[in-house]
Amino acid sequence: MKQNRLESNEQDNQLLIHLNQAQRQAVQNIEGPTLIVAGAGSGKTRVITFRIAYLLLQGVSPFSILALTFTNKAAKVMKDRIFQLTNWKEGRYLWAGTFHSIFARILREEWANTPYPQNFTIYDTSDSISVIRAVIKELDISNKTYPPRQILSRISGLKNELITAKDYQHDESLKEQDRLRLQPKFFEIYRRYCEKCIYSGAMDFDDLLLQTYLLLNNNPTVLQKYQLRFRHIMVDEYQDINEAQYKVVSMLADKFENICVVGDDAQSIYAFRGAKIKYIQEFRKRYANAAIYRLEQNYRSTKSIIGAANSIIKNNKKQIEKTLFTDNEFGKKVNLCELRNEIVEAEYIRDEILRIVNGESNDSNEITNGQISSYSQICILYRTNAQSRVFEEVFGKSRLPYQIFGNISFYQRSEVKDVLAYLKLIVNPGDQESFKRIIGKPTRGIGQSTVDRLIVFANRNGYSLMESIDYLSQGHSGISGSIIAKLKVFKSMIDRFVVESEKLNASDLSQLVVERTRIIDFVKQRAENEEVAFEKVGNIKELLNSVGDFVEQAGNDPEASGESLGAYLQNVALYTSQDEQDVQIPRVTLMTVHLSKGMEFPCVFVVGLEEDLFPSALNNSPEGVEEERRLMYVATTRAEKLLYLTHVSSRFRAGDRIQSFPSPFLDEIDKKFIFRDRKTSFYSPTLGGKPKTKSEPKNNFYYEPSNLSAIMSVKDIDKMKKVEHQSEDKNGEDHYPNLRSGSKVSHHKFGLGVVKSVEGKGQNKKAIIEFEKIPTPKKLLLAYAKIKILRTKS
DNA sequence: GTGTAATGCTATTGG
DNA sequence: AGCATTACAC
Repeated sequence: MKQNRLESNEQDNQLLIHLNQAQRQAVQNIEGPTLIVAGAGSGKTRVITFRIAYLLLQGVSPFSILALTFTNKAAKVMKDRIFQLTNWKEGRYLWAGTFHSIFARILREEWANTPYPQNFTIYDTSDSISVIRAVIKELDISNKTYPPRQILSRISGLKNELITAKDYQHDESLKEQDRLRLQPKFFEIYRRYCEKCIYSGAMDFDDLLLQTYLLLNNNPTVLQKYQLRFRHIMVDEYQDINEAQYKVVSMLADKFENICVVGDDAQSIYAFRGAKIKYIQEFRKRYANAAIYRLEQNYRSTKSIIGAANSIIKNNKKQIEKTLFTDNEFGKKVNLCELRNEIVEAEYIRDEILRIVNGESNDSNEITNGQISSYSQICILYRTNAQSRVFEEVFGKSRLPYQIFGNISFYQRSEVKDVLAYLKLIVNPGDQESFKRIIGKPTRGIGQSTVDRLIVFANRNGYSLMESIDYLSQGHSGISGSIIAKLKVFKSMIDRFVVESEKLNASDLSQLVVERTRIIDFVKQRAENEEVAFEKVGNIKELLNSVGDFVEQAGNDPEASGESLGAYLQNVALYTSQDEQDVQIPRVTLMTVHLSKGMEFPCVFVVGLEEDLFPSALNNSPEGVEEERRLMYVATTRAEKLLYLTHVSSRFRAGDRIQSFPSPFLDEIDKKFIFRDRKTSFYSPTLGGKPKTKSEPKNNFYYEPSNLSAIMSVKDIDKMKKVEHQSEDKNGEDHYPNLRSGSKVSHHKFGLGVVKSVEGKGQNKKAIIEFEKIPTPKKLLLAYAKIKILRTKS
């Protein structure tokens, strides 16, 4: 032990030698509440990482450390680094991750004390919207007075403020607000939304926070368990936490008060998610004895970049006193460029990137240096995701390697979601959204109206959709016997999977599901061409690989929450595009400013710096503008050596080409840090991007005959299959044999009518019927039409 | 009942 | 401009 201690001292020194004084003090202050106010690029991540390593070297058990980070990726990088620093394999046991994933883990472990099953489903935004739509339909109110997205964002805001539906019910002033807002039914929607989620055993993203709060608040023993376990708590990006997160962390830390939070008020950019800067002040109030450290020296950027960033942020009124400085060289001035439109903007940036990477000089601001030589050192930042499109097109044509963060994540692809929905339903048969998603994939003769009836039946009897199927009998639900049989076939397939899930691991089970459901054939058949089909099938196989990887990893990690499918699905629901990044090939990175938080790149382009775009026109309240300014501050401080700020004079937005004006933030930058490249306003690309003329041959391979035939053949096969299908099961059946011209009929939708004529045979037998309520006669396919014959002939 | 075509709607930022 | 829901044909 003594030996160990000596060794440890040596390691301590090794560790501390890499830190400046303020950093070192912050790292060594391991007891009691600690607030680290850390400016951009001041070595914040390093301090957190080293502090944990230091804790471990002081003999603190990794089991007793909780680190809450902004992304799971950041947590993983941190863990790897800690492992390097301490050489302690046990480092793997510390809990590090995002609020959402750590809380999901706690809820999974403590499910018995929650209203949810262990394998609760995590609903993403589109699932939540779908639930809200269902509620609105159920209440028979208009989705115009109650726009689902807006409703969801209000619900989300309430949950983040820890206001449950029950709390809401007793709050007359909130309800009064609803009436003034002309949304008197809002509470009812909120209540039913929560109810439906609970019936489905599903939590939305905000529930992960709210339910964790409720769990700990309602169960003192559970709270105590985690208080005793997490003797040391660290929170990164503290400026971006919301009420729910603040409360949970505070509760957990109440026992030992060994809580260290790190943040920078100037980088608070998530107000729309309920984040408030005030929690930094709350922390100081809650812990009057908190040690406070300021990290104000920036190690990341040149003086010109820091100067520009400081001159922007100083225009914000609400700020904690702090000055960011750097001892780095002055460096190149910040390049400010105006381009004609968004296409030229992308082309200009493409050319500039090529020049930088090839080390060619640019006579205007003498941008040459061998320091930036790889695409991976370059990043393009924009305010909205929609801006990435033009870059994709231009870079794609020029074969400039790039990767986009925050695009549709792999797990959001429809075919992947389909397979995931099967798995979710197996793990949690209560999950209505998953049921609705896959009941028709592949088609099994169960349509919308059947699902609607099933939902009504289930709601009336308090069953889940899956349970309802067992209790269905003809006559009660309005579902016909033949369809009930189909439902039962579906259910018994899922039931078999459930049984098999006890024997098989997640990976084998997933494979079985994909095989037995024939989902691949279905996806192929649905795809518009062979290429798409190939890609989609590839994605499904990739998904299977990912389950396989998870099972393998879980097997190696004794602390993992099991290798179960349920754990996998919860994991995947919280995946972000950052977790998917691929560093194998050097590529230019494109992302929103929000996603860039915490990252750094030698060369950064901040694009679309125009009025109403950046700052966003939708965030124009005084506080909103301050947040946009902080966003601008975050964007500029990502750059180490080179920073470009671009804006265009004309941009295509929301279907219109509009004239654009420079962002007001650009005027705020001290001119001594700026090089305005006047030439760029008449910039024409030097390569590749010639203006498209009609005479030029299109490089569009979709027009190639070989591809055309491929498309045709797929469709032909489709048609053939359909014909086959029809002929084998429906041929020979005679629909409404007694129906003839003159018959009186009634239709469930069109009402009373008289048959004018009957034509065709079997599947194609049609009747032309004149309905009383409808001006033009209807031609109905008798195989599908639901009519009652009132009298065969008058 | 299902698939497709046309229409209608909405439109930051993200876990 | 894109996407989702709806309307209609099969």
